[in-house]
Amino acid sequence: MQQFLKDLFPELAPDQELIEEIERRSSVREIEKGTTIIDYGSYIHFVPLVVKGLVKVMRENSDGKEVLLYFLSGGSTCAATFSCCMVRKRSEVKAIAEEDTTIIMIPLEAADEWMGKYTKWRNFVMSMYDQRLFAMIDTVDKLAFSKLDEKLWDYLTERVLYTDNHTVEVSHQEIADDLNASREAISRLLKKLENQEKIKIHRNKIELLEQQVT
Amino acid sequence: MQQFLKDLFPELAPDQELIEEIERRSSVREIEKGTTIIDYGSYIHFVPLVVKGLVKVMRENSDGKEVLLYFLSGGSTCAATFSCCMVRKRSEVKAIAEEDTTIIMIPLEAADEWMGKYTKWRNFVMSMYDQRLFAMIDTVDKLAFSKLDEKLWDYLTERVLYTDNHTVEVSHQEIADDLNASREAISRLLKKLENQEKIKIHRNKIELLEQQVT
DNA sequence: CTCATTTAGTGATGCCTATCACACAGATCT
DNA sequence: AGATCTGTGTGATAGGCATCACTAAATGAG
Repeated sequence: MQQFLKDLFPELAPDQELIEEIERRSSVREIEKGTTIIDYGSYIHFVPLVVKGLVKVMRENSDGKEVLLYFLSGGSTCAATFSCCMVRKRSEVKAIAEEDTTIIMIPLEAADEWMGKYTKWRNFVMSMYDQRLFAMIDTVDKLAFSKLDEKLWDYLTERVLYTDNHTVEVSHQEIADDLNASREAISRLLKKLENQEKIKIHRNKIELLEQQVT
Repeated sequence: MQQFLKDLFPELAPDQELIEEIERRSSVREIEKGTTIIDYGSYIHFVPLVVKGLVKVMRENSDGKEVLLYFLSGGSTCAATFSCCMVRKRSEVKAIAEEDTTIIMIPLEAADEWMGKYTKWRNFVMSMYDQRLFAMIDTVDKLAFSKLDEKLWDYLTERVLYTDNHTVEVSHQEIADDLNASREAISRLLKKLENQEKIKIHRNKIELLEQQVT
């Protein structure tokens, strides 16, 4: 586990004492694709660091519709969750494993205590907030300016990064939900991408063609 | 100034030593409406706490278009700026005073030093990040689901909170820019709101009618 | 007071996408 | 093999908003 940590969270690595403390006090959890890791309204007793896989973080708005906020992949953690922990409030977001995922679970008390004790930890947490903030800015940017076809292509290329065979396993409906669009529109645009030979459509599965993955 | 601080930042108030330290090491700056407080690419040597007024924070995307991120009013600070300070990077955002504004400027070194020294300060900074993150989530939500008329109404009601005479001083073009819409569309929708007797349109000025400000 | 500049109002046109309404095909079950 | 789902393909329709092309007020500068 020390190697995990050092590879994925290089900011923490220099502080051997911290690394050992993390190892001593946290546990590793393997999560199967599709599992809900955190749900709305639940209390959270641990800070999750994503080691491997892909986690989708989203939020339900007042009308009950869900907005995709961002994806978390290896080497990152969810700032929104972190803040929930810190102020002991219920989660405002939902996190789902979109691929088989491994996380390190750090008990709340430890995460809290380390804030005062380890500068490296504090900076790590700050930089995670920072990264999420900028991920959100990107999301805003896309929503504000991109048309659906562009959003779709971005979505596919981002997701394919976290699979091994250039293939994203989703239905058109799921994509539509993530992009706040209608299934029909997604289907039609996918067909267009297929005609452009950028992707191959299979049932429940989109394959990005080689030359495009550069 | 101690009173300012205690009123606007109640989280900090209990720590008298911190309050005194802030007073000793920071300065107050009065900013005229329209002034650019922070610009893209500039280095920032102080953390600004907004005491009074309204500050618009935005970002330029790769195509040179600007996205409105959020407004800051009394009692808040800009997380994006804060993180710029902390890692000594150039600003990725631009901040403009939309009303006459007063800020407390805290030197970078002090803000940094206090992170280790004062729990209250640390929690304050964390909660500011948290608040900005959720402001961004709201922005995303509106972009994803609201139609232009709703966005416009939200925009007006939010902005009118920070003026005294139920009047927002903006041109249709400015609103259009902030909402990523066309001026014509904004003009037409404003006219509709005027017909519904929710607002009164003046040149460079929108007046929200009494009964609506509840 | 006039002319130039900003700011606003209005119609016409067209694109994008939501929505409705089905047809169809692969998967799964019985 | 037939019946039932679930995921897709397709056309028709309609609404929202961008864009273009002007006109018309309001303001400011000389």
